[in-house]
Amino acid sequence: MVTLDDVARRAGVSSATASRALGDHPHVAAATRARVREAAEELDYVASPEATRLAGGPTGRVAVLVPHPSRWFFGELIEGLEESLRAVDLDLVLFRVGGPEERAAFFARLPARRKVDAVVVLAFAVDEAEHARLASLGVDVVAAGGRVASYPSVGIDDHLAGRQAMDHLIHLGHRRIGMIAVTNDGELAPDPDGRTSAWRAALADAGAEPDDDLVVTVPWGGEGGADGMARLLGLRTPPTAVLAHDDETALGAVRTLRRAGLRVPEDLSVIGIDDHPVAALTDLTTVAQPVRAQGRRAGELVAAALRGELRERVPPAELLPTRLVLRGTTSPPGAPR
Amino acid sequence: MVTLDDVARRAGVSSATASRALGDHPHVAAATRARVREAAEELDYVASPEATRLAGGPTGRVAVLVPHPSRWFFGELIEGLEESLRAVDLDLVLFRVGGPEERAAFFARLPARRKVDAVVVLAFAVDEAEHARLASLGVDVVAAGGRVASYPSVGIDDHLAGRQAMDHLIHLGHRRIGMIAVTNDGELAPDPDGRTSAWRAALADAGAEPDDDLVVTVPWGGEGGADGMARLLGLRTPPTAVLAHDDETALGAVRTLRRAGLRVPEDLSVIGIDDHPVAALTDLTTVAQPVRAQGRRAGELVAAALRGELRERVPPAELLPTRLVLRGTTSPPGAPR
DNA sequence: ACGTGTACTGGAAGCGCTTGCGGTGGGAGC
DNA sequence: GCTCCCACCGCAAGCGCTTCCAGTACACGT
Repeated sequence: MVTLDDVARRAGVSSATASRALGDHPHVAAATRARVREAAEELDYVASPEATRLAGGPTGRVAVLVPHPSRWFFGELIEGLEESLRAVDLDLVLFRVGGPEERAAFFARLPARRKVDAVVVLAFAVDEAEHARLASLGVDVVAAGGRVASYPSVGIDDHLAGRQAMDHLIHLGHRRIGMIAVTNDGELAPDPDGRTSAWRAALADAGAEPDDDLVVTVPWGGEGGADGMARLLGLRTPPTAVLAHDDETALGAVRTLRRAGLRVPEDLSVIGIDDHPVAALTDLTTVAQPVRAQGRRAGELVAAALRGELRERVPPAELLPTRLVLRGTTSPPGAPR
Repeated sequence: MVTLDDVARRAGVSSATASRALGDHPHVAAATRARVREAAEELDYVASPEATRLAGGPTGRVAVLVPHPSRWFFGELIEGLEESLRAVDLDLVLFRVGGPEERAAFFARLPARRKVDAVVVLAFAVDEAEHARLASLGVDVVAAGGRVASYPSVGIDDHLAGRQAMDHLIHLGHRRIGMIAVTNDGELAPDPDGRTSAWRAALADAGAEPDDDLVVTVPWGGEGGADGMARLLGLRTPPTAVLAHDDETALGAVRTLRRAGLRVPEDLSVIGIDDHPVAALTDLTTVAQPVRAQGRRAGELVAAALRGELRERVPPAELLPTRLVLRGTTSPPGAPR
């Protein structure tokens, strides 16, 4: 195994100088730095992260807390994050904090303790106690995919996204619009009110009285969406259009409609949020959000935090733009069959 | 920060003894061991992983090489893997090796060097040169989601899965069956011939001449599937059923059919492989494979390898069972409309 | 020509843990 | 009762790096 001493020897300097040269410290002659760099290159040197860390350096690792790696949304986030972390030579260590038990286990044991320089929280709300535990790690924390007050974060404006979807439906002429909201592992989404409040506000602005019977809350996922739609169909006066919390939920809703013999969008319009790849395949109208970009940006925030640039104050949440994507699951109410 | 010395002092022994006591080494009196344990407990002691490793222990980390974290298949694999690695207290470090450049970059720089105890390769074929580079890491390697000869691996029998799908179509009475094969980043899937060879074998066994015009190869994904289907529809005699490499490809095929005004399954049957969650939402007939279990099992293999149990010989590839899932996109050919 | 900086560089002390080696004491064997 | 053994335990040497504290060598200013 090639060590720093090997590099130093080859460059004809002490290991102290070699360390400084490689670490971009000041007070190292440019020529020396170059020589050391070259030696390191030639020997294919890689610092031992353990030794570096033991001696007081950073670990070069960042922990990513993700509820459900297998879901598209998180996968995209992870992919973007890895991309920008890799660019600054940081390794991504994954920690699943899915169900309540796993989550509790993580915060109780803090397996990331003493192992990372920063933590990225993906799309879940951190409560008071958890916030304290995270703080006990003594590292920077960044949130992505959902706002968490008190941390630098990247996300979308959920209210605006919901509003874009609602305004589209309202513009088409719908006034009796249903909303399928979701819970995650029994918890509300990070921005619990965002999309639902958009539903309410849009209706109010259109002069329609928001009818709370039209809001159903289901567990996240296609089956939940299917269920939610069934509940809406069971109302005395079902809606003529439905805003689903996300595309997968929307797809579930569409399945229920089809099974009930109803046509989409002729009999009932459905719109989702996300622009999941299957939305394009199933011709689902939706509001697109740039998920991978959120991940990428979060990685950049981590890098900035590690450079100490975010030390002064928590910067305001960064909100990336969303946009309506018109496809085939929405049309004016009572459209000709 | 509480160190081993603190624990030792409190227990009234030397740090050497404390280390041995905590590490379950022999030659430590039971009473002493208990006293040290208690002291550690009281002080809420956690060994510094860096120091432990520096002093000769393992890193407690495993690298996972994944082409596309955002795709369902890989996400599931990662989720299962994380689960079983966490169980044995191993951390998962993610490395993306998506496109050709990223992949080349990874193998050229080997960012995982000196950082992990083992490497897990997710669903991609490792060529000769890459195999050599991986070997230069000097760590155990395990493959999941696709067989890579020369490494312990977990996966499914692609030929069998394809065969299950084909046999279903043939049993329904189809004889002119199309196949949509895929490439990944320009490369063939890990088991390039598995599913396609099943198509060929099944037809031959059914006494139907496999017509190579009926096999189209497209880039992975829904759009690829849509495209492939279009090509099949352009044949002088289109197939009456289609086997898609996977569910997402199948969904793309279905979209093309719908847009062409054809009904599924009345006019044309479609079957996929995977049992992706959207398959249930879109009523797609498919062959289910246990993806998360593959990830979990891969984690167990890693643990076994680290215990030195796989040192002797590479165990044969483990193949997990697949099963046909009947839904609404397949029916006998020329079924009554 | 001499003092005073300034810019680099080297020596050496750890960081917290594991482990080889040597030392100690009490029990078994005679 | 006296070896001899062996179970236990402590000492100290690292593991590979960072960084404080000096030390060296010039370049200036006067």
